[in-house]
Amino acid sequence: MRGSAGTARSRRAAMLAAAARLMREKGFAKTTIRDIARAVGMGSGSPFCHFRSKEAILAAIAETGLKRAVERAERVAARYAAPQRRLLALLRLHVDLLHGARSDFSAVTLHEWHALPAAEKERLRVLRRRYEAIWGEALASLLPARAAHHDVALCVRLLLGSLNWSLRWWRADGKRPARDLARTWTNIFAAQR
Amino acid sequence: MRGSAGTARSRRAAMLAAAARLMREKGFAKTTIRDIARAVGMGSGSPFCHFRSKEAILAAIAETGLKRAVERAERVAARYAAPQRRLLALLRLHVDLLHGARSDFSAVTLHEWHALPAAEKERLRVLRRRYEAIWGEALASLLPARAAHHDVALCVRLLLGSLNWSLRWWRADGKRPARDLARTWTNIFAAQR
DNA sequence: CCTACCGATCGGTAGG
DNA sequence: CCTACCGATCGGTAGG
Repeated sequence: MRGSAGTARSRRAAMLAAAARLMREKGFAKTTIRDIARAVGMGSGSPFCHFRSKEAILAAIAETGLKRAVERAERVAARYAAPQRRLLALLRLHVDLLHGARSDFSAVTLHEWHALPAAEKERLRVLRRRYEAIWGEALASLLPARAAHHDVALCVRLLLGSLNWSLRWWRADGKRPARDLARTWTNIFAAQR
Repeated sequence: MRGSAGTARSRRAAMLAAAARLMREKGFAKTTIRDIARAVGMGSGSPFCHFRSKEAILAAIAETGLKRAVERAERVAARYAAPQRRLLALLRLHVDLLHGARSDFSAVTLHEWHALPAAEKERLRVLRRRYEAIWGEALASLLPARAAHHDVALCVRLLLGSLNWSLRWWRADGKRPARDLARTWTNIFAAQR
């Protein structure tokens, strides 16, 4: 993994993967260009051959993370028609995006969103809205029966937020599978019937 | 507000208030000692007359924020005996701690917890646990009827997390009172009966 | 893609 | 509590 091994595209992908892992661990601010360069065996200035700036690396991570999330959510929505089943599948998907096998991109996207330049946030907002809209449709058909005529978008944000915040305290120590997060919500929702 | 006006204690308090406001806006990492000094009309090195380090300032904010939160939560628990009422009051309290009139200390405590030195986290953990325990007691009497035998501590963290994450997206633009956050939860819980 | 370097910033210190 | 300063770090650039 030394020097200029691989194509430009594969080098770029390796940098993004390393950056996502580092930013997830230490946060965007405390991850340095030198950290990322070292992780892929580059000199300290070489990352700028692939990206204009440190923020551009984060933006690339966010774009990839969001596209994957939307794609998977759409697949879930297409597969499960029953509201209860669809919501459960979305819950599991979101937990997987946060804590699953290759969750670095989506975790960084959520956790470091504030560090994106305003122009990037604006550009990516359509993907965010799409993801939340899928959740809104799933929740809308369930909510009227319980919390009547209440803002669905607000409920979506509260629900997603409860999972997102787990990035702060969840320990993947193996003692407890992350899936318990989705199951707890499922039980709460199921108990309402 | 220039020079050495006021007692040492009041100067310290002014520094903490300014630091909490700045750290809430820009985060711990992007708030500099010089920012804080300027906000209270000091020279760039003078904050170290009152605090050993930048991290010590955050620790002082967190301690104050946590003590206030625990105190208020205990008062709520003592006042409301009925589970439903108690939970509603706790929800309103937490929303107030996040978005209310003097919420800088508690918001920074929650948002920048990860930036605390490990020793400070350990020292303050007892206060955190106390706050969560109050929530646990309030939820425990409500949960068995709906999501039977499920980890109460996990539910507490999900519930608090849903509100905590609102630090990321809530806009105090006046169009919508923060109290809606508590009310939405109340409606969801109320609709379960 | 590397090496060497620049300019700026920052936490913290010293000496008064 | 101020002024002046240190040492380290960091994003980014130049020249090859």
